[in-house]
Amino acid sequence: MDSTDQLILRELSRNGRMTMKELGEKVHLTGQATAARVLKLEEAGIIDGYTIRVSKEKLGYIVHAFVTAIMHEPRHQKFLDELDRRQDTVSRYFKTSGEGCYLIECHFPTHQELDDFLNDISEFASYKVTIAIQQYGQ
Amino acid sequence: MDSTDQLILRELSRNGRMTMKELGEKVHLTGQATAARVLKLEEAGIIDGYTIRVSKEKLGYIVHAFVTAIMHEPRHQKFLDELDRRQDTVSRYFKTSGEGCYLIECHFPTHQELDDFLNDISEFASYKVTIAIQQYGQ
DNA sequence: TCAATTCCTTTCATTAATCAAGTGAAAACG
DNA sequence: CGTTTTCACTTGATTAATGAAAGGAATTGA
Repeated sequence: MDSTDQLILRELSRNGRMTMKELGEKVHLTGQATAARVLKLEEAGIIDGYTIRVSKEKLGYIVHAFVTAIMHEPRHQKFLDELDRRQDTVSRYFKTSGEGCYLIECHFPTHQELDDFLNDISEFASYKVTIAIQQYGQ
Repeated sequence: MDSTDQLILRELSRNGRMTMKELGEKVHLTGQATAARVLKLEEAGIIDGYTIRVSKEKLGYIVHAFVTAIMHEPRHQKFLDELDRRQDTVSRYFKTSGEGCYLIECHFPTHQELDDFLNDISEFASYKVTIAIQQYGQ
């Protein structure tokens, strides 16, 4: 991990579909040398994969919420199954220490759907909801 | 946005560097037809860009924290500047309604660095810290 | 019924990725 | 100190993907 590798990570973060030739020009290497470095970063697990940023807003999911769940019971599996079943709304979730047991990042088309979600999980957990009004970074 | 477009989004989320030919095979179209659909999704802003997943852990940032900031004063600019200055640790932050004013997702090499960060922001805000122990999804 | 439009395929030229050598500099070792 | 190994890179040849153009089928609307 030298400064060239850091630059590669920064450029690929900005455009992960850049050609190796183009990326090579940015870091002053040939496409072949650049591809070799990228392969190493992949093999080291530093580059964990390539994705797209999907605009949830453009897809009509305009409610962006973070739900902190505080579990009622020690058995969490049915709760986690519910989260996995809702892949359309639940984009990521974390087991946490601190306030709650889980922090769930989710997107909904309307507040009604958020309400439905909260009703569903209230079987397993109490919750606190934080609504994201504006996102910065990334 | 038909089912083919949805499949395209799913496949590109899994591998954003897939060739159009390969993606076309997944969605039963030629590479050219697939590329045309992808271009439309880009122009509609649904595909907001291409990125890499960078493993913060592999880079030595093993502490993953969500910091809820409750501002002392109405002027937030100096606080936001501080967050922007810390691009190495602050990956995203949100203006929120709910518990706090801002929710900050950040990564640190050690708890010491987290402590330094908290000391820095305590000038502007009180805070609550939630540590992510395990991530699911994405 | 007849354009106009959309969405796709096919074909071909262009461009990029990949593979195989080959070079040079630094590191490892007798 | 000299030799060899290793590493990161470049160059050149081959293979694959992309982009542009042309054309065909299905859909829409006057």
